[in-house]
Amino acid sequence: MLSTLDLPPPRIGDAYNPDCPTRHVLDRIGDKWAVLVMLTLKDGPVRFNDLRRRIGAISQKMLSQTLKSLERDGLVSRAAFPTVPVTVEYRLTPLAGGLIGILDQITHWAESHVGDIMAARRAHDGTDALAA
Amino acid sequence: MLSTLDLPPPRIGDAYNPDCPTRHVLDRIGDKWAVLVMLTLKDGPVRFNDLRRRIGAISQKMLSQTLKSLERDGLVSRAAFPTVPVTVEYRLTPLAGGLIGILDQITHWAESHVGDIMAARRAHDGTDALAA
DNA sequence: CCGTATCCGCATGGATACTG
DNA sequence: CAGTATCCATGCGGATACGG
Repeated sequence: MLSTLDLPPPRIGDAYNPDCPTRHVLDRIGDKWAVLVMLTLKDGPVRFNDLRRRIGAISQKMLSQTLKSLERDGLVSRAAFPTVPVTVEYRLTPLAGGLIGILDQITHWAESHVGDIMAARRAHDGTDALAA
Repeated sequence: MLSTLDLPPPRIGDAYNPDCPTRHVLDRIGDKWAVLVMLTLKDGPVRFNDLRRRIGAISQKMLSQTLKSLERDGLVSRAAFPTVPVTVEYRLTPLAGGLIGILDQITHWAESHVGDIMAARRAHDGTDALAA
């Protein structure tokens, strides 16, 4: 069965393959909260509830979850101080530096080209409106 | 209500804000299928069903949907030829070039640092195992 | 203050069937 | 060949409540 398309694995260098190195990084960058958290930590360590307030629209659950996965990937480190009540600081690891660099480039590209995208969108939607 | 945290909009420069230019670009890059489609179109125009076969794991629905949104954003262009049956070619626009550049950088960074991430992950999981 | 556990609505996306 | 339309499972993520 499927004789016409038994291509072994996907073809292109980066085609869908859960094990592709790029996939993992792409998934991190694609993670809305992970990006926001990393950008918020960019200028230094921040405590849990500060993080929450600064990001604003994030739920406790998502923040906790995001921090744990970032910590697991060695992108964020956690430091707890036995004050009372307990104080916990999160900060970026050196490894995260490269990601921040990429995020900065995305931001830069976005700021200079989002106008084009919006224009294309308006043009497209306008065409649609006429067609309809 | 919510008197303690009626911060107007989110604070930090890039905190969650659906209108932030970077947000749109990040969402595109975060879109698994959009990335795969763009990478598959990187070397030249490809027809609908070829695209489907090359990517392999994508459904018709997702491919169609992804192509439409990429077209809307001016990142992909569509050309139909009145052959019978009809032939349709998709190709990247010049605007997409910048995104491809960024994707290449992500790939490059990923290939040189994913080892670190995986190591951190193993270390972390190992620690967990001991703790458990 | 710093989380974890639970419930649950809702959007994402696959499978399938049908049209030009 | 190139799509569109429909149905439906599942998983993401918010709200809430509770524990360390």
